[in-house]
Amino acid sequence: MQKTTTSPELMLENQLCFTIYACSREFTKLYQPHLDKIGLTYSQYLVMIVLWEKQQCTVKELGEALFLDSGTLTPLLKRLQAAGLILRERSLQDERKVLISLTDKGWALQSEAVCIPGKMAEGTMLSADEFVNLLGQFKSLLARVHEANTAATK
Amino acid sequence: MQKTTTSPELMLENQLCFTIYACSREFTKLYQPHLDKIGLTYSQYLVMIVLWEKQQCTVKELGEALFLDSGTLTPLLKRLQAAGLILRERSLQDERKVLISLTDKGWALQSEAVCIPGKMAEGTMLSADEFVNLLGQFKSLLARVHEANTAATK
DNA sequence: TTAAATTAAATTGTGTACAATACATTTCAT
DNA sequence: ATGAAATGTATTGTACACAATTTAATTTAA
Repeated sequence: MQKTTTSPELMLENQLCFTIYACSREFTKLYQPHLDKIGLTYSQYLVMIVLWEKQQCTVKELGEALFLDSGTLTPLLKRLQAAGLILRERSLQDERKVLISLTDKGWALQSEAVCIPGKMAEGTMLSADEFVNLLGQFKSLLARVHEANTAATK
Repeated sequence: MQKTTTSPELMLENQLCFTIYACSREFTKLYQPHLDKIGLTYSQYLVMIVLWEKQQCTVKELGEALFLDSGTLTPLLKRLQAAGLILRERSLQDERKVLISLTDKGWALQSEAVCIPGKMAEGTMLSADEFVNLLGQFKSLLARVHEANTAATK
């Protein structure tokens, strides 16, 4: 079949979503060597960040914080449990809920992780101003897209 | 173990990378219903976008355009081939290369895909200005992080 | 108050991602 | 011309990501 010029909206260089998607994977790659040292994947690191902050939460709360569902979290949490970093136990009040909490080993890992954000800032060479500015814009974009999704599901 | 206050850099709400990562997945979710209609996943849609634009390319060129490696692309391309959308054939000049090109069915799909970017703009309610502004910022951040990665691998 | 609806996790199945490795082909330095 | 290095894909193994379904527990409404 013959070639015709692609309409500009369909060109790769004009895809906002692709740029974000590629950006996300490149960022994960930048974390990799630092996370390897403490034995976590990027997704596992995010779960640990939530737990260091909240000490204990349910699978559902983790999913809401990270925008992940139980199909992703359950096996991930089982791996963190197998690594001895977290505990998984049914709530006594509501046995449908599974409470996730940190072991001593899980808490101890925080002191090894605390240097990672600094390493990332160094790697990307973003100033504090740029960082705050980008974070704000991306958060508001996230809120809009998340809103569009929840509106669509309704 | 006892709770101490998490240092601000380790808090989820201050993670630039997480915001981008969540944004990427929420965007993909917004595409999903539209891509379902034409039988593509988001990654497959990106490959088709490159092919509609370049008509033919090697697996390596696809990987460079999309920041993906052969371990991801090979099975994905086999599924597109099984769906009758693309051809995969060894180059005669250099038999290490696999040339990817579109079938008539693959070309025909472009006319069904052309409306998708408009649907996304509608869903997110981004103005043209906001879109261009965000695209530019993400592209420049992508370039910086990619640069940081290639510098690190060197 | 108990049957129906809702909720919370887990499971299953498909499709990425990517590191590491393997393999075949090509290129290059001697 | 030839053995070593480089190149381009494919394969393997681990870990997400998410839709769809299942199971069990809780809430509700008639």
